[in-house]
Amino acid sequence: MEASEIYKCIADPQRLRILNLLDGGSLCVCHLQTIIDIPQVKASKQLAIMKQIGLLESHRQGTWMVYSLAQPVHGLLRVNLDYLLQADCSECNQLQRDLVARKQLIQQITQDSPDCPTAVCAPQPCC
Amino acid sequence: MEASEIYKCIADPQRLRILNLLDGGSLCVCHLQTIIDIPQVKASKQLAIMKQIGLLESHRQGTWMVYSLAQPVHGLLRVNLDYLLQADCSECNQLQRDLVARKQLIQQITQDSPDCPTAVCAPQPCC
DNA sequence: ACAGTATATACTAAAATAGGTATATTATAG
DNA sequence: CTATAATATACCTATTTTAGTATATACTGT
Repeated sequence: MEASEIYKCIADPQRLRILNLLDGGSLCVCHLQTIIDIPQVKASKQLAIMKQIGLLESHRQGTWMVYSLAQPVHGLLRVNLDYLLQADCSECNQLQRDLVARKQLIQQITQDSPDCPTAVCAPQPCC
Repeated sequence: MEASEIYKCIADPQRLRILNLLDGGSLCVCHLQTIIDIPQVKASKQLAIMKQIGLLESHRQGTWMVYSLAQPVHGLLRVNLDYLLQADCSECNQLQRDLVARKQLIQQITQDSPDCPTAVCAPQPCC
């Protein structure tokens, strides 16, 4: 995986937000759509781009596709996610807000649908 | 300066090489051309892009334009240059080779033209 | 087999980026 | 004032990236 490929990914604010969200644990496409507020087709395409270069992995869970960061997380991505989360800039603040939104969404899912598949929000079991 | 602007800069291998070279000290356009082996117009354009968003500064020294990293170096850039220099990937190795080439070029200039302006290769005085 | 949900892909139009040639600008040397 | 060197800009073309609509696929429940 070339450094420039990774940079091209995180140079797009939406892709960066996705990577940051998945760094908090796996999510399915619909969760990402909800939190980032993008149309389904766009989420799906961005995910495909990052999966293609090997940053993401996915597995099917019923009708859902659960995406996660490919392990181990590439050092260059690790360094940047860590930096941005502790930095103070408009894009950085967005990443922090996204993690809060992620937490809330997971809580909500846990309450509303106690029957939803276990692996969806691993490693933080949500339902 | 937005994070995504910085990422767009370093997502281009040539721009990344320029930033890395300038991190070693100021250089004029012709030096960058020589080391990276790109046409003048391209070097000039890449530099203009990075100057525009505030990553670079420049000052004139006779007919030469001397470029340097804007100080203080943006934390996000700092983190990435540091990471790439100690990492092992094809692009990272190129950055290391560039620094060697830079050193050699500066030595050569020092020998060949002892009358060339002092500030050109600051902070490592070359001539 | 059928309907519904979640996701992916194909296709197309629009926008942004890159690359090259020619020309302009700025400064120096004579 | 002229010629030359270094650099910047304008302009055009080619390529890549983005965005949207429509359609296809995969799975589930009935």
